[in-house]
Amino acid sequence: MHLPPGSPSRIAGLFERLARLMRSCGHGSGLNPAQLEALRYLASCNRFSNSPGALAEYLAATKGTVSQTIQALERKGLVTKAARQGRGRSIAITLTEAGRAALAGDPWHRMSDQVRMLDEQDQVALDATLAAILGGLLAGNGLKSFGVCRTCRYFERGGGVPGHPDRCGLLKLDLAPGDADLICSEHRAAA
Amino acid sequence: MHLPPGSPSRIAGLFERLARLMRSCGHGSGLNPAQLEALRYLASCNRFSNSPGALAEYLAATKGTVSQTIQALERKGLVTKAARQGRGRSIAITLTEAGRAALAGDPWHRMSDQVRMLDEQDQVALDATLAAILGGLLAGNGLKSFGVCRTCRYFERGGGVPGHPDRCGLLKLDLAPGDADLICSEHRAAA
DNA sequence: GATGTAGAGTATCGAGTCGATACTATCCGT
DNA sequence: ACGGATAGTATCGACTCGATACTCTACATC
Repeated sequence: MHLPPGSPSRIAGLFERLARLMRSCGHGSGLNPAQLEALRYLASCNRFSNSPGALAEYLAATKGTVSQTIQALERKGLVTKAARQGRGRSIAITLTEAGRAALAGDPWHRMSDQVRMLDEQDQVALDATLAAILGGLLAGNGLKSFGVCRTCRYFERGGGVPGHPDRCGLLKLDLAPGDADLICSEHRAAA
Repeated sequence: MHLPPGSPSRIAGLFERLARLMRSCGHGSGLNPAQLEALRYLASCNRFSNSPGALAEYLAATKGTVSQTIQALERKGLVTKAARQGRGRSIAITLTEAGRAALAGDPWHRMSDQVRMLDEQDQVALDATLAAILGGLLAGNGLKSFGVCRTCRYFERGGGVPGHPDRCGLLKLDLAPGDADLICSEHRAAA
């Protein structure tokens, strides 16, 4: 098994090792990787996407699995559930203060720190390359992109002044300031 | 939570999603991600590194966890264990034919395929960048590098002809052809 | 030779993941 | 009002995973 530098299988190997390492960091602090991943998503998604179903799709897991993970987080007092009135059985999950505090000690910060030590142009290149790979895999598996509103084909830019807010053309709803940079489960990449 | 392109936290997010996706691919085919990871390691490590202890270090897991994973693989007939004579309780784990066959359908091939679709220079850049990040994380956590023999400080290049094989300066042992491109648990990056 | 003692591996336990399946509740179109 | 689609839950079994306590071997020191 030869692995010359730059070969796809060598890169996949690096990737695997990195993923394994980050995953093993996830243990400790009372939380496990799956719970941290759920917490991270909930901290960065918009108010239309904080449902068990959306989380299940994001994590590429089943609804049942996610349901249990949420129950574990609820037991620990890190999230709360509330009915989303007028939307069937839909539920909105929100982080508690304790939940946000738990994310402050997120081991993924160490990953960000490593990225920060790269050259600026390497960071941009890495971003583009990872996005391309992820996009290809998502498309190949028929999964949603889960990008931020601002990059969505339904995003309608307002004037940024009161009376002309940004707007979601799919849900026909005005967006609050900051919403445009949150993850949305209905995201479709702009054409 | 703003995530401008190229920002470290955005890149960490991409990374997380990619890792999660590959992990969820791991299910199916009767094997789960942990078992696949063990199988991959065993397929690409040298004959001094196929022990439960080395695997535990590679996976950044405990010996107990790895012991169970190996038992599961043994039950499925994908690996066999054999005592390593003269080495205490040390054990050598080897893949069976069925084990190698199981790796043929490895979902990580889809990852390699995506990498293969990138520009050649992007592949080389990605390799270097990931290696830098991984190296930083490993060093920061006091973990071993698990590189291939050829890049080790103890590697002594032979003439490539019979009578002058490559050699490991740490174990004081001659290397068989091909050994130099296998992962070694004693690897130390060349200075 | 006896006696640590360090290293390698295993047994067992409890919390939790995870997919699969079957179930309930709510809405929407006809 | 009925049927279907959608959203979430309950339960089960296989497995991961860390923690802890244990066994077995080798090796150094007395």
